[in-house]
Amino acid sequence: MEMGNLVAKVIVDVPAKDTDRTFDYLIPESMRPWIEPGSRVAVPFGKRTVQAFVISVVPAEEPPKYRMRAIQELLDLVPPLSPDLVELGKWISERYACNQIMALQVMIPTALKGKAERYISIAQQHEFTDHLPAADVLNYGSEADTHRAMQPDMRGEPEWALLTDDGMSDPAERQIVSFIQEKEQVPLQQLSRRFPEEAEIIKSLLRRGVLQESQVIKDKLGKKTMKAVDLAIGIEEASAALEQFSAKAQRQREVLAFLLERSEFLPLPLKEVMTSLSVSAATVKALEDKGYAVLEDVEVFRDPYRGRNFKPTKPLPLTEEQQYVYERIIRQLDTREQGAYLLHGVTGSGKTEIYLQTIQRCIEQNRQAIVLVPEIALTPQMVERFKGRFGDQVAVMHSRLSGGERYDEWRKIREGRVKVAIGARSAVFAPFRELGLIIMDEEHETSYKQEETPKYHARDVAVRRAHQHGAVVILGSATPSLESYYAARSQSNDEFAPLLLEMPTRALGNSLPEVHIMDMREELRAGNRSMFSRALHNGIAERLERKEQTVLLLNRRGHSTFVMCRSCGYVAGCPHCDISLTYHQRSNNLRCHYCGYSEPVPQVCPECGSEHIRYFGTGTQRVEEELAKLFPGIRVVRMDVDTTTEKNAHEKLLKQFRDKKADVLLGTQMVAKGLDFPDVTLVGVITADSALNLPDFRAAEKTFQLLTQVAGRAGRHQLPGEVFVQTYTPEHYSVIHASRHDYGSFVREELKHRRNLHYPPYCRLILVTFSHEQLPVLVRLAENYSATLQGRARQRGWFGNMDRLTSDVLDILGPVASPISRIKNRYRFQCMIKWRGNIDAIGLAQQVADEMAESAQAQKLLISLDVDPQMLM
DNA sequence: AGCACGCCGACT
DNA sequence: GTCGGCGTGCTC
Repeated sequence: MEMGNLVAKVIVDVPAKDTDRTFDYLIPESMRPWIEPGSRVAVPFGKRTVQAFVISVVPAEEPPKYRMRAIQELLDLVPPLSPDLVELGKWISERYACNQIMALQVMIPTALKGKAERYISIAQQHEFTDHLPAADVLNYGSEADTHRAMQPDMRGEPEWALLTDDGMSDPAERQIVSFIQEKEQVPLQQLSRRFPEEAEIIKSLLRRGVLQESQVIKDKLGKKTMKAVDLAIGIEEASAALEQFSAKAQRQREVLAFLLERSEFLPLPLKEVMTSLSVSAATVKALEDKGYAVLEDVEVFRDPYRGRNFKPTKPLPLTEEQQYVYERIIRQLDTREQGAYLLHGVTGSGKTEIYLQTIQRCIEQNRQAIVLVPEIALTPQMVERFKGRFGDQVAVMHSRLSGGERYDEWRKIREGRVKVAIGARSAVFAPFRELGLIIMDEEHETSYKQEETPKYHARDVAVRRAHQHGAVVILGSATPSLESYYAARSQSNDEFAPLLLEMPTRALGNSLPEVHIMDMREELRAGNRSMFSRALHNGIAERLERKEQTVLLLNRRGHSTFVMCRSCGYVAGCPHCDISLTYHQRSNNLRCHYCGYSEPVPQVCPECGSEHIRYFGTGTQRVEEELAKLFPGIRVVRMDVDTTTEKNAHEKLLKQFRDKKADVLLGTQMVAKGLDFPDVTLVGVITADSALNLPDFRAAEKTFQLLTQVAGRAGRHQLPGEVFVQTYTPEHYSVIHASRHDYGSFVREELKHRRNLHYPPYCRLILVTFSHEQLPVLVRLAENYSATLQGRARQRGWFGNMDRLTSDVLDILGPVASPISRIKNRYRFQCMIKWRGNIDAIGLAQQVADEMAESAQAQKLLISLDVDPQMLM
């Protein structure tokens, strides 16, 4: 027996609970120098070949406890993950209750998410005798045992060796074999397309060992695709087939009928078919095997990012305030020890210049920096500032990059060709080796929390990563989240608590704009039924006269367009989800953005037959119409989901406004962030309080943040600015404090509420969502979970009452129906866990969920945890 | 997630 | 009987 074998512990790319652990594989001699933690490899797993990540490399146990297979292939010469990212993945999986593979996968570009491709070739005799077993399995036991265990069909003399070409009786067999012989190796898909009727024969040839299958992991590069289903035969043919369909395959029949019904929309997304009919992918595949349907990859989306020239900029002289902050941060940077700062600076206080100069220092230390910005603020303006200062040392990770472009940017980082990465949430995983600085701009933004698994918060990941590297974190905001602010102020014994740095004045010395609150109830009483208060109306008129610019914000949550009948009030809803359908202009149809269901726009109301069907969207269109009526000739740039879906639309519209080709910029939330136009002297918020009535404990905070941000858009340069905020609740503290630019008072008042109602930052939350096809079963199981968890918590001595002043508390509320009570024909209930103290609440919540999923009665129950949820709706 | 195995209901 | 759909279990 050979000594000193090495074994790789890997996490395989199979996102299931059973496989969420390491599996051991032998490292072939030739790969030894290359395999390290973070390597991406292809391994045989059961009957398949799957992608896997190496977690660690250890000496083989002697004697071995079980049969072990070998790594098949090394997929990258440079590991896509570093050891610290592997460790970070483990942390994320525990912190956010997800599979390890999900946590690892989210760190690398999707271009590297390899899938096995299956090839068929002629079996070579010598491969049976030496190649296969030797490469695949290290023989701990007897050779015969291994053969039997590994290749049950290939043991002994291969049958085909007894056959000559002439010995093959079936002409189809000969045809297939010679087809493959010509090309040496044929993708399985291609083969079955060439011989659609001969699936059985191919299977038989494989079984008899004449043909052999190999699987190779192929990266998907470039294009983003999705699986779609199409009819493989003509419509008449399909209709005929439907008539005489085997009664046994009821599900497949349904799928075929569905495809016919929607033949004008073919190919249909596989997901849509699956959810619409509640069938599995296997059913569709069976239909494909029978030759009625085909599954194909359809390109979804592509958007090239073009290189541009950037004006070089030099460091600006710092104000005294900035200088203090700058020095404080670089002192920490120079210690090369982990540190965190909450930089609270009013809009226009010059936070970006602090970022730029601290990055400069970081680069001089030969370390790298990550800059995180909210996706919506990742505008050309922002990129330009960093590219201007650091040139081609900057990589940009933009959501609109195509897969290939994103991959290129990512490679620049991994290969050390750039020093700075700027991007949204996922840029926190930029694979730098020596991180010195992580900056998170607008740290209060909810988009830093990923809503899909893994549901991580980039802020917490950033702090954790900085800790690994001895790096500094800067959290910057004019309106810090209450969580961050509270942590900084209380300077609790939390070692990661940030230090508060304040910049209360604007860098250019101009004052913050004056904010006027307009009580819209009073307007109504005075007979003004327009959507503009008299003061805002006058303000716009003045700006037009003075050739200055105006920004108008329509604060409406939920930026989707739905269809409603004006006669009876019918709203087009998804038949599988408890939600209204969204109108899509491009395809002129209605879609459900939860399950992908789509249908054509109805011409008449399906309920009452009326023709008064109307689209209701963000309402910006109505504001635009009203403006045109009130100010003939006014030039308006409208920015909302309807006008920004096209490529680079964002950029074009903003350029139009900056070049003063428009008087008014009208839009939703997206106009509030980070924009900086010198001639904007008026900002109007048309409905300030539409978010206040939402059932979300952060409603006041969000309103305050939005109003403060948008007010900061006015008068940033020489010209003084003015802000009009229209509201129906002028007495609300979030409106009042925002109008006075008084963050401190707002926070004091808001913290009081949070403390009384037991909400963060005075506790932490875990949202547990249950889903099941049957409502009564769901309710019973959810109640069972709630009771079990509360019981376990008590056993551990964690109090169940938040009012108790003890530190270790876990309280579980609910279950109640989720705000969206049904998605994809599954009912949804949820529980809210509130907890605080030095307890493993996440671990326990996860453990109870796992136990329930295992119990037989809970078979089809799905439980999902959202740790520190942002969206409670 | 796949992919095999095995049970059980509709058909020649 | 047997074909094939659909539940159950396993993957170093």
